[in-house]
Amino acid sequence: MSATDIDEEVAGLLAKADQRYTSGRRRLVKALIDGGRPLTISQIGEIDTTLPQSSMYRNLTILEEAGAVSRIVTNDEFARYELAEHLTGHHHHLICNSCGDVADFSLDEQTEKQLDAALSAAAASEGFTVTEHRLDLLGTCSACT
Amino acid sequence: MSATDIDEEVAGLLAKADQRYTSGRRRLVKALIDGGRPLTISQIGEIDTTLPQSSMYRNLTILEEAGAVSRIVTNDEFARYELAEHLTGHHHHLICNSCGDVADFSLDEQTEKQLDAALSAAAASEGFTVTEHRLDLLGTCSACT
DNA sequence: CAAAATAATGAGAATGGTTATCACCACCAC
DNA sequence: GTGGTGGTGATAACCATTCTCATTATTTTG
Repeated sequence: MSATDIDEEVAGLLAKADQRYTSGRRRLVKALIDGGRPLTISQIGEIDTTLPQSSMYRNLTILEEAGAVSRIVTNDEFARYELAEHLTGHHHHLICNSCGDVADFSLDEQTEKQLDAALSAAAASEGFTVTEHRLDLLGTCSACT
Repeated sequence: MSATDIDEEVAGLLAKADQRYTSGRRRLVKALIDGGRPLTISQIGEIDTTLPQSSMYRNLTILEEAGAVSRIVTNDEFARYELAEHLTGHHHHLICNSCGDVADFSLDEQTEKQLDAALSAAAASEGFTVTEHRLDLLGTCSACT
């Protein structure tokens, strides 16, 4: 999905949520596209130095409620934000224990499908209804090796 | 692993870390065993009402550093604590979007093995060294259905 | 068995990421 | 343009967690 497509998609999601797609929100989305991985508030602030912190927090929450962004909590003290999966495709996270940074990766479709089947079965036997799964790998990223 | 075995194991881990296995720490471990799932500070406080909050935080940190407990962050604002995997066995989490509570579940060994292979391969191609994986299912628990 | 040394405790203060507040500004409708 | 509604951003407030420190418990030493 191209940056333009994402922009349009986000515009639609915000419209559906009765929210405007203001210039601040556009810059926020652009920063998330440019980052290409889950970013902390301060990382977003480094990419676009004109965004005030309080507006970042407020607008990320609004974008999340509109379904355009998802909030990710790992182990360190900062939350991270990335574009929602239906804009970027289903993927998982590589979490570096050394620098804390998070990168995306995907499994091939077959593995993903098998996994989904096994998960639904396991969850069903506990009376749990699955809406989503989340898979993270912890270890050391290439930059920290 | 029985409660007594766990207790002994924890005792050994604390000894190795030059820490005492005091009565407060024993009660903390007992509460985690009794809970049988990842617990927030306030849930632990409900199970054992004699534990002061500041001591819970301090001792859970010490138990975590000793490798007896692991700290889990989901989506809500509270961290959760459970016994480390080598005391309870490898498992995953069912996270309820409605009540926030977390339960444990396991995959059969074969699925787990296949998954591990697929994950290592995917991570290696990104230059990432995996030490651990984490798999959570989000949805609705039986109590909230 | 003291008595000194060392570690643990727990109540309260401090920290810091995040959220709420509010005066001001921007944009759309009529 | 004028009124109204929604957005902005600096700042204050919030609250889970961490830190502090005087007190208490435990271990070590003489």
